[in-house]
Amino acid sequence: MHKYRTHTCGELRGKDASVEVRLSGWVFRKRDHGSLMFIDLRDHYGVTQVVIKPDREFFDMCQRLRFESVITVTGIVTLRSEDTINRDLPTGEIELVADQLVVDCMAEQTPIYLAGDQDDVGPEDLRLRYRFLDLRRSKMQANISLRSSVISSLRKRMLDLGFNEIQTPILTCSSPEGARDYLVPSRLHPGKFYALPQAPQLFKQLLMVAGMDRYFQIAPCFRDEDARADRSPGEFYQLDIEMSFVEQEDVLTSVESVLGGLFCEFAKGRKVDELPFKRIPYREAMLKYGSDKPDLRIPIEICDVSDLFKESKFNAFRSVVEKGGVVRAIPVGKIAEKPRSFFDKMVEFAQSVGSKGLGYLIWEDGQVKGPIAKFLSENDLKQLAQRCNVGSGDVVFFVSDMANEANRIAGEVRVKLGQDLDLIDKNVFRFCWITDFPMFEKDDTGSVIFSHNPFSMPQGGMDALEKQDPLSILAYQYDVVCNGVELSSGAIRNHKPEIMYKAFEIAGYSKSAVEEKFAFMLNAFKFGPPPHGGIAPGIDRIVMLLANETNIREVIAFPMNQKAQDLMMNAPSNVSEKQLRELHIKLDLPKDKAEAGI
RNA sequence: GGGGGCGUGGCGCAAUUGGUUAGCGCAUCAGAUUGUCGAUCUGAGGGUUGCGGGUUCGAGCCCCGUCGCUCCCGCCA
Repeated sequence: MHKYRTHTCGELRGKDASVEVRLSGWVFRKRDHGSLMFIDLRDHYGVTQVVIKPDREFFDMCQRLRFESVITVTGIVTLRSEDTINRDLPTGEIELVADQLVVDCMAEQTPIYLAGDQDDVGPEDLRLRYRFLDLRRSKMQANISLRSSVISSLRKRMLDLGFNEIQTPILTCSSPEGARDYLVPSRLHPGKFYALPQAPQLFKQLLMVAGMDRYFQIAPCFRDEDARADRSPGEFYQLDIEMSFVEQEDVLTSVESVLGGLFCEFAKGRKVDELPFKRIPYREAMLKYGSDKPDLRIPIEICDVSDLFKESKFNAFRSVVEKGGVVRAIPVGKIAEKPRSFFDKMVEFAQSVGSKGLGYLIWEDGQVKGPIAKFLSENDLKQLAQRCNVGSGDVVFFVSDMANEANRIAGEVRVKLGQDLDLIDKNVFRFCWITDFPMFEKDDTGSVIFSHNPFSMPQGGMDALEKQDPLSILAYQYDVVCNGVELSSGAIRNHKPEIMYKAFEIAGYSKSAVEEKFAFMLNAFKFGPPPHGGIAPGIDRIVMLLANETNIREVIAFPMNQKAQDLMMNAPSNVSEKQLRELHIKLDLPKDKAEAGI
């Protein structure tokens, strides 16, 4: 017999009864009855109950066995009597009656408690410091396994579509635009630095120039930017994709088939939107949902009612409209009977996210009530009801501000209503594409800048850049969104140098500045680049959605904390004087950061 | 860089809002217990309330500073 297990802790069933087996695993739980003891033995695959009878010489020793110790038990698989079957356990029909028991490794008391409720976890820094223990929890085992399966499925789906998986460099050069780079000093070239790629963007475009036609990679990306609950600091993985000779619709169709198929595969009973996913132009999304990553599970659509207030007696809104602002209406069905406190709370919420106020009207018993009702004529109310498609029992909330602010606030109120009224179906994955992002926008000082990706192809090409108002030009740029989570951004790339120069000129860059900054790209584009485009869905976020987690660290085996520290490995850390000398690096830290102990 | 929240035995929490010796559950240790399944019962040990200062007769609680964690804004082409 093998020294360790012959079976896993999750596989024995009634049909295995009276077979001699050997199981290895961790002491998960222990129930000591003095002259009879039960040990729940756990491994990656499950839990099996081990019975220790009083006549065994290792009985006393088992009483001293600590949780999370590793043991190997040999014995006969035994059917449990009808009244002792555990229906909650896949192996609950049987138990292993121990004949031999070897303690492979006794564990000390663990700093985090694993035998309790799986949702009752300790503080996150402690979990991260002892991640190897935290990962033993069944939920984490499931999440990390799910991640493995998702990556494997994505890889298969991409290969089936004829994409080539190609590795691109990890040590590359610093890129002038975008996020902060992580720099790596070069020993052979003192004073020079590599940078870790923020994304393989340039390489994948160069692969298209190289004629590789369809590329993908499960690509690590490195950005020295601050974290969020759904954004891991430092590093993350994306399904990096680029395709040649495509129009926008070709990319959308390919990617939605991969994502749609993937989500169906791992949906576990949840519904997934059918293909094709809804396409929503950016401007429409900002109006209807107040966001470029709308959660379409919330059945509320914002509408514009600025014109109806332009003539009204409600000065607060009318004056905003006269100054060029807007009024947005947020209609919600069948909540007229909510108590006053509900409406007060919504007003308070709107103010907390920066609104001056939140108006509302309640259609009830043939009347229209609410704080702003008295300012509106019979005709105003009739038109509002028609525009918002509301009737008796319904409520409409109003936000008024300059367009961008009003959109944002209305969007936040929409989401808050969805949450508080429990309108979000947790058992559905609702996708959409946001398309037609604006190419340019104005910054705070009024200058025209790129609003998203400077390397996207402007819709209308050179003609649009030369003749249109820059702010009206759209880009072939798209995001895919699921349940309010932005999974990915992509674009048809600008592969024509002359259009690049022109686009950068509009954003305030001289020709020489563009040449200096993007020489490598312009150089490659001199030699016949194919038209191409791509996208890069975030793997961590996909797994997060499928695992029904709201924190991205729950689907990463060894994540860093919000301050980009690895609490377990203690990274980043000081390095030795010798290492620095070899690299010709001298530290010059500000006083408050200058700790001794290199 | 800015804002909010949190910090009390190994872990999770409490302390009637400034008042006796800082409690409870889990874990740990000892004892009891032959069908449990997050076993149960009895008992014991374990605390500089993150750190420093201040106010007060008296501070876990109030004030100032500082450190740590977390969420958000900025940032993430």
